[in-house]
Amino acid sequence: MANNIRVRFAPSPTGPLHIGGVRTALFNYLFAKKHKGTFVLRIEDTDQNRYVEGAEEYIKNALDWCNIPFDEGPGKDGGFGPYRQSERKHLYKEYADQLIKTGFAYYAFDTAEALDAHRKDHEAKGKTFIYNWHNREKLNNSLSLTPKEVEDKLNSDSPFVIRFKSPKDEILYLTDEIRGEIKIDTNTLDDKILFKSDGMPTYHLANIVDDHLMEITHVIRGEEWLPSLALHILLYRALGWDSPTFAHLPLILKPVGKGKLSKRDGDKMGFPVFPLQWTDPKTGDISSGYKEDGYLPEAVINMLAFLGWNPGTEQELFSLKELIHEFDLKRVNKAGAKFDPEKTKWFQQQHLQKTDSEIISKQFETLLSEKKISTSLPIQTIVDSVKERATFVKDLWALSHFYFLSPSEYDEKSVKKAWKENTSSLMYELTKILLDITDFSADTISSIVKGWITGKEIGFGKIMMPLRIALVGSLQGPDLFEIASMIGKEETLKRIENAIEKN
RNA sequence: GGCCCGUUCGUCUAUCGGCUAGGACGCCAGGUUUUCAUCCUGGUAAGAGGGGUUCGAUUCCCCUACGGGCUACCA
Repeated sequence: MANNIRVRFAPSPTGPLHIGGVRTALFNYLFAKKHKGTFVLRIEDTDQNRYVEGAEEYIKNALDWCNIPFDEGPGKDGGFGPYRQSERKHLYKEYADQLIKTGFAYYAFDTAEALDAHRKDHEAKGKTFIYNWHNREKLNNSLSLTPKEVEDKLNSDSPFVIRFKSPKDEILYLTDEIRGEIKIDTNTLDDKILFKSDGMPTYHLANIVDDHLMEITHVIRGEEWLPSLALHILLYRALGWDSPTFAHLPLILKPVGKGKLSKRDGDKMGFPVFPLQWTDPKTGDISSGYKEDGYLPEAVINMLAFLGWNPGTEQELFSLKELIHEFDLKRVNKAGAKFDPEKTKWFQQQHLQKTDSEIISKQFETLLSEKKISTSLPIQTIVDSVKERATFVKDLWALSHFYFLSPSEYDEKSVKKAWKENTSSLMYELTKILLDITDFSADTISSIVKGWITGKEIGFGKIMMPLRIALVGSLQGPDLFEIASMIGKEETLKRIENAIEKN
């Protein structure tokens, strides 16, 4: 592929970026990096009514957290700025005017109410109202009015919009990188509004103008834009520009039921749909984020990459670097994919296991200090002993608390199962054995205690299980002798005595 | 309603006409761990339906059904 590949992610700052948006950003990023190209972030804020405070910041932070930063964008000019459409406002009118001049667009003065009435009227007759050559001559626009009338309207304060004049009787053959050829009859196309009465362009115009001016070579976006493709191609043609290559990504669907994944699904089923936590500036509602829930960005990225794409091999665990290397638009699926929170957890678990335990230890230390636990024990050794059982760093506490704290209570079921009539006296005997051990290493304790049990000719469970209860509080955890050695002789004996007392 | 896109195990998916339809998640069973989890091994389970084309269709074409998206002076 040629060099100078330029792609863009163009979200609207109307709220937090949801994982579908992150996936679109990711695929753009992967494609750009694969081809040594440029990943542009453009903020599409042409609708001032929907602007949400903090949304743009959120988008940038989310991309940063995911490790898919943009090369060009707001605050990072690469010579194609500004990157907020609100700051590019002055650019668009010129092109709208050009389209009017060349006859590809026209002024329209219809009120929303009038159009609504027409739609209702058509519907009542079982017909579909389309604002194109079928109807435009009968409507209130510069094609039906006399030049004088148009002039007067434009000079007065009455609001107007600019509409694209979609062609009659033409079959368009569009190409999508993922879907192949798409055939569209222009007679089904609407004369879309390009320029709004508030002086701002609509998405359609701004998008084409900016993609052209920013020299975007590949437009990779969600499938919800597929119906607009014909209009966009027509706009490029009318403006006399080459159009970029298009690729429409399949949608991410609800885990159960029908439709697109939404914030509500996450709330209902208890999983985040946003990369970062988000507090709604108006309502104060908090939506959970993958980061705050303890997910690693590597895991989230890996999971998202596999929603609609696969490498064609049986490898499923990928680093970002590997994803860049393997990514190919040709291997993106056509069909929408249901989101699976369970598999997301699996990705997280796998990536946590791959993470260096030094890094995990650091995070765990932070968690310990939050819990006001101070200890002289070697954290990394402890992390290594329980890491393989964890999915999240926060799981580490539940898996290792007994290293730091003596059991405050004993799991009832475990006690019932393992603490029998003569257990207390056996435990008492054990303390005497342990007391005599000078080298309190796991190996030594193990061989001495095992030897003692063998000599007594009783089952190992008779000793090991209650000992575990004494040291841990329940019947779980890593090797018992390792635990005993780690907490030391004094603490071990204390815990056994405690257990004898309480059971 | 109209237009567009799609359809392989419950879910994510592999298969570029030859298939005993492969992998992963989940679930189930067994093993390891004298505990629990991890881990290992095995099992469960799929080509929406109907027509073509072909020696042969999951794979190509058509129809139907179903799913999804769009249908705003929102993106």
